[in-house]
Amino acid sequence: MTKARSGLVKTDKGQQTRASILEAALEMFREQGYEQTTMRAIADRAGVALGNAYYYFHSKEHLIQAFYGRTHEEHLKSCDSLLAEETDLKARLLGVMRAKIATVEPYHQFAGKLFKTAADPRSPLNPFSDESDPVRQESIALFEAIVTGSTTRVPKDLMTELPYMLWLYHMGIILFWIHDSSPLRVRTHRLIDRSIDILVKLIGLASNPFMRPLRKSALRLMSELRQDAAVMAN
Amino acid sequence: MTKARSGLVKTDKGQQTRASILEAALEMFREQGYEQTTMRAIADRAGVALGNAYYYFHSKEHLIQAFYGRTHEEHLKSCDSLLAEETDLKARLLGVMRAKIATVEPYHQFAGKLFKTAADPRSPLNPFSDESDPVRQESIALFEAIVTGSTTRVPKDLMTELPYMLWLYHMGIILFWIHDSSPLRVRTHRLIDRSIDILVKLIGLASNPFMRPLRKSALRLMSELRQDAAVMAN
DNA sequence: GAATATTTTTGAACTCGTTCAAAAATTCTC
DNA sequence: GAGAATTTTTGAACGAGTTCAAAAATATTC
Repeated sequence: MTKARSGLVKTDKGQQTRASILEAALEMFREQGYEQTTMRAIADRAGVALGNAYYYFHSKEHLIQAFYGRTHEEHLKSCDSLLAEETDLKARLLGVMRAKIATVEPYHQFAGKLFKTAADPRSPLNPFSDESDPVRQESIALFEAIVTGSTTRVPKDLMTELPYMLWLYHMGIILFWIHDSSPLRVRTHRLIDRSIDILVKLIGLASNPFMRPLRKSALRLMSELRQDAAVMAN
Repeated sequence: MTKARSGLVKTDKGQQTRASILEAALEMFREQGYEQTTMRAIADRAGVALGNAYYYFHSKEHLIQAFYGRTHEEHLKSCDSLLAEETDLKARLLGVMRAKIATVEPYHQFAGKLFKTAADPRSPLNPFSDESDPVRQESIALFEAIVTGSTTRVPKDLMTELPYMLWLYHMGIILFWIHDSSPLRVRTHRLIDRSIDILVKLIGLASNPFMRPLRKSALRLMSELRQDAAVMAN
């Protein structure tokens, strides 16, 4: 599952220690949130010394990245059957987005901090950063699969950018969800329902030959934006 | 200018102390960045004790808010003449956005941290929070003025949401700018040029009677989103 | 203008993330 | 299996944001 990055884990015992620190951290994050949980408490619960936690995780923020990868895996798993069976684009998008929220829900409180650090341009957790590249690529691939596996036909030029655009859209939803404190997250679900409806209509509209010029310039902007994002993240 | 919030400043002397702390802070932020600048150093330069800085600013983050208000004022000022003379919507938008970047440029490094803390749902700096409301309202009003002062006619229903949408757009540009490390911020300027071009075309498109149904549902979503944002920020 | 109330200022103390040199445990080499 | 090399673990120490009770300065009341 969670690979040991950095050449710091050479031993079975090491793996085990690392795992128990991560486990302790995620538990406590869930129970009392990110800020309330101190590194000392994590080390305590894991039964190691403070410094040991820093041997395996360079900083408290780095513990977040583990969480990131883990929920992504879970999300993928929970989308599997839907994507195999359903062929309607709208239904596929809806299903994937709902699954995403469900996966991530236990960490709602903690997610605020996640986003906070992720927003820092210099943070390795920044979704545009090199360190995040693997998860991001997988995530974009997921959105590509959503479209290609559907019955909806999309012009080729749009198709090259659409997955990335959907990924951005999905990030926007997450951002909204983070701020959403409504019971059962009804607001987020309503937003998902309505925005996907519009999104699908827009995809239809943009596919219209009549829209070609506007579509072209928007796509060019999009592609440049994407490149820029890549460069900026070093 | 910067009003003294909280009932903590009752005296002229108090005002003065507060101002010198803020001045010291902004100077040092500009010179060495946000993280490098310690509260102790700020207090030192302002010639007061550490605790005194906390008497006027609840936290280091709160110093950011002052910066926020200040640059907003500067931006308004530098837009004045343009908005009085120019009547073409595209030119007005371009001018305002370029002025925004220019105003904010001296703080580019520091802005990363600004955004970081602003992204936290529980931070008072969150652009959707109550504490940010005054600046946000003024900012949205600016975008309203851009449109109403132009020769472009916009359907009434769209007009009620357009200023907020433009404000959101402008936040997106700022986010890009924060991440932009290109020389002279050329990428950001290119993004502004291109996106405003598309934006104006989209406004034209959305104003087409043919687009009414889609426009209506998008606007309804937008208005709910805005209300939600208001509620979420407590 | 003395007594009282309020506002401002102080600095020591606390917390928590982080670092690091040294100790302990483990693995490798012969 | 002894000794060397490597990996893991420890805990004390440091830095910086923050808190707070008490002192100092200032304003108000009579």
